Amino acid sequence: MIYLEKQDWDMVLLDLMLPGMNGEEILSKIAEQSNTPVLIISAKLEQQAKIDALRSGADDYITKPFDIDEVSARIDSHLRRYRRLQELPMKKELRYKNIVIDTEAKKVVVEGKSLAFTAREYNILVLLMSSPNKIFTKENLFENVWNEPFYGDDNTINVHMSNLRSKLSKASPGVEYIETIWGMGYRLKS
Amino acid sequence: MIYLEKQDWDMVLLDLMLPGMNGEEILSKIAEQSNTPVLIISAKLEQQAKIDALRSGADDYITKPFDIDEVSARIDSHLRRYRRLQELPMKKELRYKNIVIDTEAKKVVVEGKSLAFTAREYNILVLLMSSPNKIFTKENLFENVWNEPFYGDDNTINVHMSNLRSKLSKASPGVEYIETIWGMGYRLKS
DNA sequence: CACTTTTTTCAACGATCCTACATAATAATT
DNA sequence: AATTATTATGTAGGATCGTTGAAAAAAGTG
Repeated sequence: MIYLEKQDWDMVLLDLMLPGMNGEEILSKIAEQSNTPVLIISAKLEQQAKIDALRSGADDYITKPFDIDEVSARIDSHLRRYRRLQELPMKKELRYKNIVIDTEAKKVVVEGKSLAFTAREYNILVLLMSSPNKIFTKENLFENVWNEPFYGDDNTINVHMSNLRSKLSKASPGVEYIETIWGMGYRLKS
Repeated sequence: MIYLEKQDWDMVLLDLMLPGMNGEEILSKIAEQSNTPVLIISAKLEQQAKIDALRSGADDYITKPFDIDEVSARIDSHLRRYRRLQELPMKKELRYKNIVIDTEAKKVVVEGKSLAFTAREYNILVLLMSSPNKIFTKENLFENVWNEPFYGDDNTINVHMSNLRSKLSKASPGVEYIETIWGMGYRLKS
């Protein structure tokens, strides 16, 4: 345990049959205190030992006698998984013309300028930009943005579209973003 | 593959011996295109098949006949690892404006002064500071801090936000830390 | 069990946003 | 050109959401 605490390890290979130590205790300490993946190597063949170890924090359990290539492949597999998740806390970004939306930050930038939209407006814009070629009917829009069934037309959507256009064209005059397809719906102008 | 692409799965259990499909191809497609953990279940006992699968993206390889408890424990182990890494790719020290959090000691220092927060307040603050640009919806907050599903709004979160702000501004008057994004959520003020 | 601390609930108020309505504009139809 | 159908826009309640203080409930402590 002294060694384990001294630095951050990428992975721990733990032999449960080490003399003079309780492997199970070590395992649960590591599992509690760190994120380090732990692979157990053990001569214990009993299923229950395996299951207990996996349940108390082990990432894998390999029984002796083991195939060195398999162990190596398993180590690499865990490292791969570990690194991949560490590194990619994805950012999703939508782009269309000079509009950029960072969907994590829910931030809309038009021509370099950050624009403020209401929640409804924002959701409509995201929906349109998620399928730039699709024509969204009012029903589509309503059911996606409002999450409610659509009972025919009031002109709520029209108003939101109007406001969206107005804000967008204030930020970037002369550019048309949203196209009206008469009798059908709306889509981004291509 | 049709089913796989339709939504984000927490995990895929893949039987390599499915009739009419090439399991190896499916595996590498998943591995390339997503972060989903893949556990292989297979009747192939040859070491080389195991090693190949692990090397081409599988997270585990379980051979038939298998012990259902072991499989279950392995599934949980991988899910645990996956979730844990998803949630805390955390630095030991979080900084934002004049706030410094030592996440090991769970100590918050604002403008040199050590501040006392309750557990809830602390967790909320850490979450916000872990992604300073992200807007956290109430659902986000609830599911991360409470670890419970979110059934619509009571105003518990509002109250905690209010208390957080109040404590912070007592320690450092005039600075605004937490921004309300109307109809969307909260985030740190940039 | 009594006491403290923390969390949640409640209520009142203010800020912001949504949508119904009226009216205008535009496109399709005759 | 006139008529009808559809969409656009300005405006004003009313609805929703957020804030805050206080009180109730729950959790933690000795």
